[in-house]
Amino acid sequence: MATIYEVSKLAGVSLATVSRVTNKNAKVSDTTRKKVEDAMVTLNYRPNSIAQSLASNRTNSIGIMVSALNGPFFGQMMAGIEQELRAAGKHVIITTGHSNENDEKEGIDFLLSRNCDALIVHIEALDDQYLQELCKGNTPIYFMSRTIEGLQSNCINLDNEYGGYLAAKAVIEQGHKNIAYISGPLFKPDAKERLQGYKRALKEYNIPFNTDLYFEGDFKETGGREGTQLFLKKETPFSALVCANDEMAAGAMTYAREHNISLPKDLSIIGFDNIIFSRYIYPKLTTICNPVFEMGQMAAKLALKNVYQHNKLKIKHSFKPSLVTRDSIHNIID
Amino acid sequence: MATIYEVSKLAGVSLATVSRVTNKNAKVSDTTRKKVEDAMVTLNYRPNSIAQSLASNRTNSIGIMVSALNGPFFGQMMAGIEQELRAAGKHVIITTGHSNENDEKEGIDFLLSRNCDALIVHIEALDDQYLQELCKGNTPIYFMSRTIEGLQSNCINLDNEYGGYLAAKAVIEQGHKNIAYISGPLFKPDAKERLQGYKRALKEYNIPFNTDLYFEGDFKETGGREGTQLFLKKETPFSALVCANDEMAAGAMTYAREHNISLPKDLSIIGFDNIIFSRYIYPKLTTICNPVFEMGQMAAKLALKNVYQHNKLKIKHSFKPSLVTRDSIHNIID
DNA sequence: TAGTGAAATGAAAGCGCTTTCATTCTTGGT
DNA sequence: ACCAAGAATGAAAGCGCTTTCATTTCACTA
Repeated sequence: MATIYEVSKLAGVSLATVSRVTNKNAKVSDTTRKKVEDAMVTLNYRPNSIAQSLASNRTNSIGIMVSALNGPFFGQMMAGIEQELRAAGKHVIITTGHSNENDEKEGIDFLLSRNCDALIVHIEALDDQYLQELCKGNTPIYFMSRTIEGLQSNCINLDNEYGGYLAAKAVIEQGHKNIAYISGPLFKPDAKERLQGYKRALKEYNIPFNTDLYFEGDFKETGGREGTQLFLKKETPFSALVCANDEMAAGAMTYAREHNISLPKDLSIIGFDNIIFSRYIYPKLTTICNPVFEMGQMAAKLALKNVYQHNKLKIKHSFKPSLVTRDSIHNIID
Repeated sequence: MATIYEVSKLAGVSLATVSRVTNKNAKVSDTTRKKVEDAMVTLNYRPNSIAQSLASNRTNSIGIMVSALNGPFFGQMMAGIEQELRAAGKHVIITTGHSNENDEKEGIDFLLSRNCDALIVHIEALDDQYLQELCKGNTPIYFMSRTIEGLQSNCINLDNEYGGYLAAKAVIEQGHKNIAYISGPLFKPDAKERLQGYKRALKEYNIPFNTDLYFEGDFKETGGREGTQLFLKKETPFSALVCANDEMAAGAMTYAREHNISLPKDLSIIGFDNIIFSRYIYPKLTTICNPVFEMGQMAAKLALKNVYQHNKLKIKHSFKPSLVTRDSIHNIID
């Protein structure tokens, strides 16, 4: 691999000049620029980015942490982030946090140890205090789907409360009054907020919140199955089920169908997130759109703006969910 | 951030000694090791990995390229790769190739420009010749789901032909004779091989391959829909549909159901890949298991073994698919 | 044609580490 | 108590680049 030194020798100029032409950040006369570029071509020169990083104290890479790499939700998020960063020539380094404190801590350390210029993370287990402490370090950290006291400008999030509200409203307005709810793990802010919104809608329509029809699931298929099983065992009747995400809704549907409940006639189900697969499920799942791809893009833009001075970028910190009506809610008004 | 120099001063030893204790690759007496470790702790020293990379000519990072980050298939693959590499302390840099030549080329260049120690890629568009050329470079490149002439030892792949064979056999053995097939894009080796296996099974059972019941899809939901639509328009009757992946199977199911075809009674469908969602689909999809997570792990191991001398690792280059029986195939042997 | 300020270029000091090679310390055998 | 051989340590030269600051060149003006 040719080095900058060889280029400078061949072009008959100094290292500094070669560096100037590769970085386009200082004036170089047209004639010398030409000489240098020619030398680069004949030597097939590629700057060594590691050396550049060391000298300039900038790695042009951004670390990403998500809970898991499989799973449709994070896939969309990463896709949004990657698309934007790649277009800006920034490398993306990934790590997983597995929704637990220890892995999240280690994952962040791991990214930091690689001298990322910034981090974009989806943290589920670590608490605000730890994150606030973390942000006192030199590497800027941006948070997906989270609001942290005092760090709002580093956060990109969905209005989950409103989403929960929308979901509840969607079933209520189809005439449902006996509604079950399967939540995500309440230590996750997303889950907590969705539940709050759900409760707000109930209150607004004067429907009591029935703890018999509440279950805290795991945001996975299993949670949907378990919750449905539990509800079915109890005698409390219910005609609708609000699930805090689509995967649990899918699990609930599968379980219900296995127990001869006809969908959506006997049980209306609504999900949350609008993951790709929600429209393949039968009946096609009515759900709340979580624009996670766009949020990923936005987080990337936030980083680009703050870290690399892409000043023209407009940042939006909060996204609104919306209802996606499909076939899984049955209208029971008279 | 403390540097190695400060540590060496505080510990009263030379830079070289500090380096030795961080790298554990040369003898250091217990007493000096202790001194150095203490100094590291009091200074909260973390080696600068960029400087390490420059000096040692090793970045401890591996570049990954997949076609897309969303999508269940690649999610599993990345998860397998990441898990293994992370455990070995290697960073994972990701890029997408979008199944087209240009993006794939640029993606690889992008990874190479970051001085990755190795690449693990899932290439769909670039041809063997280009890849052979690429492998003459200094960075080892490993290929997922692909066999390249002369580079077999760099490839980890699934026996797709056998998978296609299995899929066909699964429907044939339930009594189906009129079978439709929706393929993936034939420029993708996976798609081509699956089709070959399918044809082999037909021949084995003396069932003619009917081009009226063949469609080349896009490996996405759309392809499944379009293929089904096409078949339904023609008069050729068929009782079973083999899809070259699960997403197309899901699309086919959705379309069929929209047109009042009762599943699986009127139409048996089998998919391929066994993506997470295949069991949520209704009827639960019978499919061919593609152990892509394990293959991802294996690709990572291959890299670890060859690049970082993890010599104990056992490498398996070819994986066998297997049938996952669920509910989407109807037995019509009276 | 000399003088001026701005533009272009070069010299050299790092960036924080690894690694080779030379030097100094330890041992243990006698 | 002495020496050789091996173990532990240190000095210093890079790794390939950026960037500051000094110097040279240039285009004008007077």
